[in-house]
Order: sequence, then structure tokens, then C-alpha cells
Amino acid sequence: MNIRDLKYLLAIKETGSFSRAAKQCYVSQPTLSGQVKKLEESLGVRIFERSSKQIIITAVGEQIIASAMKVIAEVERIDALADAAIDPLSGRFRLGAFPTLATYLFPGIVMPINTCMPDLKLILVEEKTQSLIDKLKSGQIDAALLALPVVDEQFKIKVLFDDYFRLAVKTDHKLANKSEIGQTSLLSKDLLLLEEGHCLRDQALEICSLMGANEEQDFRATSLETLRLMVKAGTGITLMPEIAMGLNKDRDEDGIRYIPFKEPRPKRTIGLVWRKTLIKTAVIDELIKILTHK
Amino acid sequence: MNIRDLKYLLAIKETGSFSRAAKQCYVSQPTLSGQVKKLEESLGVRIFERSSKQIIITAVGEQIIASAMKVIAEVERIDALADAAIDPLSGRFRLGAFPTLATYLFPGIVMPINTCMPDLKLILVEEKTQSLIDKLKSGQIDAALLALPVVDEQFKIKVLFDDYFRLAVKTDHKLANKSEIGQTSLLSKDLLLLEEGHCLRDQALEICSLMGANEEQDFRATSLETLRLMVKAGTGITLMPEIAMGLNKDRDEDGIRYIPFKEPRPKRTIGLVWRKTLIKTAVIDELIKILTHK
DNA sequence: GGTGACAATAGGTTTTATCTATACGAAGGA
DNA sequence: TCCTTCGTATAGATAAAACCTATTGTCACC
Repeated sequence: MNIRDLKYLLAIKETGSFSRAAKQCYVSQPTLSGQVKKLEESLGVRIFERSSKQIIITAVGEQIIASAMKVIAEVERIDALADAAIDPLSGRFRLGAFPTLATYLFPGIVMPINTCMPDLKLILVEEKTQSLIDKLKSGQIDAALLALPVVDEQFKIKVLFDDYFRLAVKTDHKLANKSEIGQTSLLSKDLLLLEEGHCLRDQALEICSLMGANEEQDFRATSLETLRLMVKAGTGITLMPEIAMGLNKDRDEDGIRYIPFKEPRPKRTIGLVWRKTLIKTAVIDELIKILTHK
Repeated sequence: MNIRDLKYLLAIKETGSFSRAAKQCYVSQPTLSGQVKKLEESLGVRIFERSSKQIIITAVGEQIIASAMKVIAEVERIDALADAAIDPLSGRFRLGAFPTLATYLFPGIVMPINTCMPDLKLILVEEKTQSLIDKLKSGQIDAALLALPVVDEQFKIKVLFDDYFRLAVKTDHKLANKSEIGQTSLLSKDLLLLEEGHCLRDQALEICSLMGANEEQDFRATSLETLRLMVKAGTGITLMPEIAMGLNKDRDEDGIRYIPFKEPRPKRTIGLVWRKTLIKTAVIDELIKILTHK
């Protein structure tokens, strides 16, 4: 048996045809046909039912192909291990973050990452939390910045920092002159929220315990910047994480006042999450250094 | 990369030498050396530090070899899948059972198994429960008859039958004329038990709640038959599962009376346990049929 | 300095994978 | 029914690779 042969099997399953599989593997159709036939003979079972019409995979075939996929994946892992050993801080690295964090965090970390790991081809992915978790699991991204808690057997997690919430109100809002705010003050109808799927929306709802009261609102913003503009326009108030406030946390900006909460200050805890089986853990270590030194 | 090359790696790790590995793989030493060298070159990393004294595996080497083992295991699985597809009821099958069950159950199932699966090379393994579980996990046996509950993610389990306990006493024992017995009657010092590690010992202790009282006993039998002989000799009484009583459950035998317990009658539940990843599940199905029709 | 153990190298042979060209078989259209 | 098309199988030649034996190189030990 040969690794190449197993790749042929996967290609046939994928393309549904010997000729197309051959093309995909950059070999001639007779070569691929011959190798598959030899494999079938050596195993003593038929993997494909051939006809000029279509290729049907036998029951054993499906099982064999499932195992073949695992073999190929592990072989690729060997390649990746070798690559990482040559230079653990080089190659492609895909880092994800959810939108209400990514917008404000990513700009500040590109430079330091580039300085610290010049050979790393960094790919930044901005998606909602669930999508990031899915992509982490399927290996489409290598690590993600997520709001904790994230509970999953196959992940490793490093707590990075707390991001406290403030209440963003227009400077002439009735709450604007308060120096601190209690959570009960949020029981108002003019609280603006993001659309479904944003973790910040869920956190805000949890903080405000407004589940029922808010269902009737028919406006759902798609970004925090939209919310900010609406606060500025006097449409309502919103929760704003400090990371989204810009540099001057204690001064008003753009006619908006960011009022801190009374203790216990509501917050979101940001952590770095990656698969236990990830190979380039050296990159993770560097990322943690950069993200905790902020 | 080639599956054969990965086997070379494992052989070198195993034998600690290129020449011995070559011998183990039935190739010449230069062949193996050459292939390993080529593999190292294609991966761009050194897997072994060579010297005339000893072979040292590099850090990447260890990782690569760990992956190589997974690849080989999965490749062997492909072979096994094919074999099972040709004839699912043929080949070697290793069935385990713990001693106090095996002695009485095994003799009765060899014939039916042989009749029903004539091409199956059945290997019967009699070991204590913990050893059977270890061997199941490591693939040294294919299935085991165990006293439930057995809780493990990687196992599948089929409940087979209940095996009720009776109290075995000498016919002239003071309890011998009772037709039924309560569990409190067991608070006696002459209860004989098996040595540590037998699940029957633990079950007996649990039933009697005699943990403390029994620690001082310095006699621990190694088999149920020894216990039976001692009961017959008048040394004491013991718990005996019905399966060990022979065919005549309601008559005395050998000067021993087997007294049933009052409800709820204490029992052990016997189940068939196998790895979820086992390939020859057709054999499992047949075994279940045979073992539940008893 | 000689010896033994072990890995690396050299050169030739065998095996295997691959190619192009062609045959075969089924389905669809004239 | 015949012809074309699409797809797989077969044949024969070529290129690549894995393998062998013989030999060299290297290090430790006596």
C-alpha cells in the first residue's frame, strides 16, 4: 500500500470519476486506474463499482476511504511538524477574532507581530464567535480571540485580559452627568443592541437582564460603530467595551460620554483559544506575550 | 513520503539501530539508511542523530515518529477492514472473561461458537477484570465478558444476563435448613472470600457491607473451586454465583447447600464489552445471540 | 595502531510507477 | 441500427525508485 494510492481514492470519491481524479492528481487516467486496481487486488476487496455512467463506492470502500482520510491527515501533520521544526515562527498563521473585538484589537497587533515574527504570514479573520469555533475545530483557522468562557475538550485556552463595559450616552442625555452607573439604570427602552449572533449582544442582555423587554425592539445594528453613531445622534444609549473607546478613556469624545459602572463592573474576559493538536505553539507563545503586554 | 519509510522509522526507534531495524524490516542496512536519509531530506529535518555508539532521536523525530505510529495503525486498520469485508466471521477473535465467570461459561460456548462461525479462530483469555479492560483498550483482546457497570467512552456494551448469588453452606451448617436467606445473616466471621483483584470479591464485600470486619481475615482463595472445597470441608460459608453451581440448581451437590437470597436477590450483571472502533462487529452480533440464548 | 561495530557511499539490478496509444463498453442521437 | 461520445481498462515502452552487494568511512575500545 502507498500513501499516493490513498490520495487517489480520496480524489475519486471527491470527483466521482477516475478521469477527473487523475487530472486532480496530475497523473494519467490509466496510471490512476491501474494503481487503484492493484490496491483493490492487494486488499482483496472492491472499493468502487465502475460503470461508464457513474462510480459507486462500496460499503467497504467507504470505510477504507474514511481511514485513508485519517492517514492522509496524519501524513500532512508530519509535514507540518517538520516545517514547524525548521522555523517555528514562519509560515501561514490564521488568527480569528469576533467583530466587536477584532475591529479595535487587530490594528494594534499587526505591527508588533510583524516585528516579532517577520517570517510569519499572518491572516486575520473577523467572524462571529460560533463561526470562529467551527473554523478552529475544522482547522480553517489556527487560533482565535474569544470571550470566555469557552469550554471544549479539544481546545487549549489562555486568559489574556478583561475588557470592561461602559455605558455610552450622548453628552446631553439625562444620565450623562452621572460619574458612575448602577446596572438597574439600564432598564430603559432606548438601549441599542447588535444583531443576533454577536457575543456582545448576549453579554449586554445578560448584564441588563432585559431578555423580555428587548424582544420588541426591531432595530439590530450590525456593528459597534453604527451603534456609536446612533448614540451620537441621540437615538439611544448602548454598552461599549473599553477597547472600543479609543485612547482617551476618561474624556468625552465625539459628543459621547462613556460612563463606568459601579462595582462589580461588568466585563468580558478575552482569551486566546487554539486546538490542543496545533503544531505551531511557538507562535501562540509569542501572541500571548504581545496580547498581554498591551 | 512512503508508508514503508514510516515503518523504517518505527523499527529504528524500536531497535535503536539502523542495522537491527533493517533486519527487522527484511531489507539491507544500506537500503534502510538510504530511505531514511531521503525522507529526512524531503522533510528538511534530521530525525535521528547517528553515531557508531547509539542512535538518538531528535525532538522533531519523536513527534514525527508519534505521527508515523498513527499512520501505520490506520493503515493496518484498512487491511483489517478489507479482511473483515471478505468474510466477517473469519480470522482470529480474542474473547476475554474474568476467572469466576470464565471457568463456568467458556466450556459451554466453545461448541456453539464453532458451529456458528466455523472459520473463526477463537482465543479465550481468562484474566481479572482490570487486566481485561487494559487489554481491551490496547487491542490485545477484541471483546470481554465483564460484570457491569463498566463505564468507558471508548467501549460499547451489551447487557447479556443476570447471574444471581446464593449462599453456599455445608449441609450440616446452622444456616443449612433455611429456604431463603437475608443479607444480614452474612455478618458472620466464617465468610470465605477470594483474593484481591477478583470482582466477585468486591461484589461479595459490597453485598455484605463487611468491609471492616473482613480485613483481618488472612486467607484469600485464588479460585472459586478452592472456596467450594473449603465450604465442603466445613471451613466456612461463601457466596456462589448460580453459574458456578452446575446444572442442578435446586438440589444439593457435594454436600453443599446453595441457599437463595430474599428479594432483592443480590446478583452480578454480565455484559459483553468491546471497543467502539472494533471492526469485526459481525462476530459480536453472533456472540450476543449465543450468550443470550443460554 | 589494530580491531570490531555500525552507518554511509558506490554501482549495478530489479521492481514499480508512469506515460502514450489503443481497445472496450455503455448511453444517447441520427 | 449505426455512429459518436464519454469513461474505464489494457498493452507496451520508458522513467523512476527501491533494492542488493561490495566497499569505504568513522568512532570507540583494546
